[in-house]
Amino acid sequence: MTRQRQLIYDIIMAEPEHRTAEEIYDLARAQMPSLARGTVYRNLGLLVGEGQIGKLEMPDAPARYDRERRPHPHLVCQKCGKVEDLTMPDDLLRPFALSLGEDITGYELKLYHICPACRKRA
Amino acid sequence: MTRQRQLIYDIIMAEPEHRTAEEIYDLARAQMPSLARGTVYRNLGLLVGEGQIGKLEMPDAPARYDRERRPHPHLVCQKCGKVEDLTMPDDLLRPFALSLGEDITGYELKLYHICPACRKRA
DNA sequence: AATATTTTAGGAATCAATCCTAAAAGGCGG
DNA sequence: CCGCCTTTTAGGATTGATTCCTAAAATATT
Repeated sequence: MTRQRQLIYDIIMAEPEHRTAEEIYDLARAQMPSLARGTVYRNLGLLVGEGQIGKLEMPDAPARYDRERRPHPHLVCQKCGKVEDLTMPDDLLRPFALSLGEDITGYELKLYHICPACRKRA
Repeated sequence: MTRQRQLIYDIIMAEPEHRTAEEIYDLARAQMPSLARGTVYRNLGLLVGEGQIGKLEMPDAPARYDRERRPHPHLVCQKCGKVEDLTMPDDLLRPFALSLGEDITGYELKLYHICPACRKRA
């Protein structure tokens, strides 16, 4: 594990925020100004591939990264894109997935709302 | 509604396939060779905005468009990206959404698998 | 038909993400 | 610590989906 990679990993693990690659790049460069954008993207990809972190594709917005790697639903603000982790009621989807008679390899559940901050702002 | 827009709309409504903008562009150009790519994207955006069609963001792949506009889950092949509509068991998510005590404005549920065609190919 | 409005074609521009290459950093046996 | 081999990086070019721009064309209005 290189210094660059450790730094990127630490930034993600430090807080529950679901940051974009660009945000991570900015935060990392505050500590390591020579860090290249490509290095951030490559290491994020590697970490996701190893299952160390999670990746969240966002509609019409850059992907966000998640320190919690177990699959879980997300609550997404439609205005500002802010993401919160949700706890899935025990196996809500399992029976549904099984009923399909298919090998479901994973799922992705997003619930959309307008977050309190954006609601106030409006 | 212009000829261009009608054509794009008809292509989406003609089949249950969830096509990408590029696929729609190609299909449309077979009938109207002067059609511009930008026109396809703009009209797709307008149709989505009006709620006439649905848009499905795909991980690491171009968005796909859906003639079924009521919210419903999707079964997505992780290899080829092919998408099928699923029927949600009556209100599976409603109690969960309500339990959040938030105004949930929408949801998105994708189940991933490897489609039969890709499984055979492997 | 003349004028005002909207939409289009075509191509340039944007933006997230990936790829390329030479240089730098890490191993590692000795 | 030293040379050799492999991996990773910096920096910038490139890609690919999508958006934006502008003059011309289509459409609607009068």
